[in-house]
Amino acid sequence: MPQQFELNSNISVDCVIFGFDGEKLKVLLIEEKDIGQGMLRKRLPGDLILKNESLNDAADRVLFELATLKDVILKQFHTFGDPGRVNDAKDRKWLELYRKDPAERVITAAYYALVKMDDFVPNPSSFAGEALWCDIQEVPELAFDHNEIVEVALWKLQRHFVLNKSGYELLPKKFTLNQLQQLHEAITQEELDKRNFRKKVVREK
Amino acid sequence: MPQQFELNSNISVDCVIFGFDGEKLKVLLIEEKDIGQGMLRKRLPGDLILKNESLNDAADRVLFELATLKDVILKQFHTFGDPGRVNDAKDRKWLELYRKDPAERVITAAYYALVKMDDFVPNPSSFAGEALWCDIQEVPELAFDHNEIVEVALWKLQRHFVLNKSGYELLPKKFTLNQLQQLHEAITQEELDKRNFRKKVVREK
DNA sequence: ATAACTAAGTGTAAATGTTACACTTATTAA
DNA sequence: TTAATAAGTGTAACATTTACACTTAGTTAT
Repeated sequence: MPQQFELNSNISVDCVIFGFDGEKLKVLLIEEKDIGQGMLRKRLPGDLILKNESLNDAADRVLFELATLKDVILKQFHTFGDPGRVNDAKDRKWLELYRKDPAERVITAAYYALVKMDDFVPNPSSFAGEALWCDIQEVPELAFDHNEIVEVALWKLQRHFVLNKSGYELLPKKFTLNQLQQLHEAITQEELDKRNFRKKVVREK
Repeated sequence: MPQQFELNSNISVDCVIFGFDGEKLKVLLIEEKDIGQGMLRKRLPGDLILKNESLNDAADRVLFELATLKDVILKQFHTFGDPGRVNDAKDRKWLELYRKDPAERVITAAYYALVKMDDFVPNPSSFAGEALWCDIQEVPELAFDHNEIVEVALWKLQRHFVLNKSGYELLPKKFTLNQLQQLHEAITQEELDKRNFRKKVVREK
C-alpha cells in the first residue's frame, strides 16, 4: 500500500520538548538550513502527518525525524487551528517553498514532554539545520504561532506537574533534596523554603 | 467568496455539553432521523468544519445547527485522530450516506461545556432527529468513538472544576448552600459533609 | 594544610485547613 | 396539626502550611 505514506496536507503535529539540565528549564527548537532568503527563524519540531497515521504516532515520528529523539513520552495538550495561524510574510514564503498546497489552512495538534537533558541529546536530522536547547526565559521569535504554542505548553506543564508529584525520573539515581527542589522551582518558576519543601516530600513518601 | 463555505473534508468538531438540572449531571446527545437501516444510534453534536473557519467557531456553529444552542462557552479539551476511530459497520454505513469522502480519516477536535439545563433548552434542528439530555450514568452505546470522548470530557470537567471554584452560574440567583453542594457532588461524583462544605465555601469567599 | 566558600542539612511555634460527628429549626405536603 | 423533608449550626482532634537562622560537610583556592 504505497498510499500509506502519502502526506495529509492539512493536519500537522508540533512537539514542545522541555528539558531539565539539573538547573534550568529549556525548550527544544530546530532551525532550518539557511536557504538564503532571510528565513532563519527557529521553530518547534513538527510536520504534516501521514494519511494513515495516528496523531500520537506522527508526533513520535516527527520528533525522531527532526531531532533524532526516541522514546519520549509525549502528551497532547491542545490543537491550534485558526485560519489566521500563518499570517507572517516569512511564514508564507516558507510554505511556498516546502508545501504542496501552501494556501491550505493547517491545523496542528500540539504535544509536550519533559525530559532529562542528559538522556536526550537531540541531533538535527538532514531536514533540520540545527537542533538546540533554548532557555525557557530566552525563547526568540519563532515561526508561525509557535511562541503561543510554547506558552500554552508551559502553562499545561506547570498545572500538570503540581497536581501529580512527578519528576523523579528527571534526576540522577541518587539525588539530594536540593536537586529535587531545583527541579520544582525550574518548572513552577517560584522559590520555595528548603525546610518546608523537605517536610512536604518526606510526608508524601 | 463562495469557497468560504466549502467543507473541510477531514477535520471535525464534537461537543460534549454537560447539563445540570439542580440535581444530576446530564449530557446532550442527538439522534439522526431514522433512515430505516437500523442506524438509530445516538451521538454527540458534531460535524465537519468549514474551509475557512476556526475550530472554536466551528464548534459554536455546529452546536447551534444541531441543537439550537447559542452562547455556550465551549472549551477545547482533546483531539481524537486515530485512523481506527471509525471501525464499526454502522459507522461506515452512516459515512457512506452522509459524507463525500467516506473512507477518509477524520480527526475531531472535541469541546466541552457545562450549562444550566433551564437556560439551554436544546431543540433538534432539521438535521438531527432528536436532541435530548441523557443522565451521565446512563449513556448508551454511541456512534463512532463518542463514548470515549464523553469519558475524557467528564474527566477533564472534574479536574477543572475542582481546581477553579467555579459553578455559581449554574444555580438560580438565590440558592441554598445545599444546592451548591449538590452541584459539586453531581460533578465530582462523591459525597461531602454539609458542615465542612459550608466552612470551605465561607472561608474562600 | 588551612582558610574561605559553597551546598546540604536540621526544628519549632503559630496559623490555617481538614475531618468526623448529631441535633435543632424551618418549610412543605399530607 | 402532624409528619416528613430540607436547611442550618459548632467543636475538638488532627494535618498541613508558613515563616524563620544556624550548623555541618564538602570543595576550592592559596
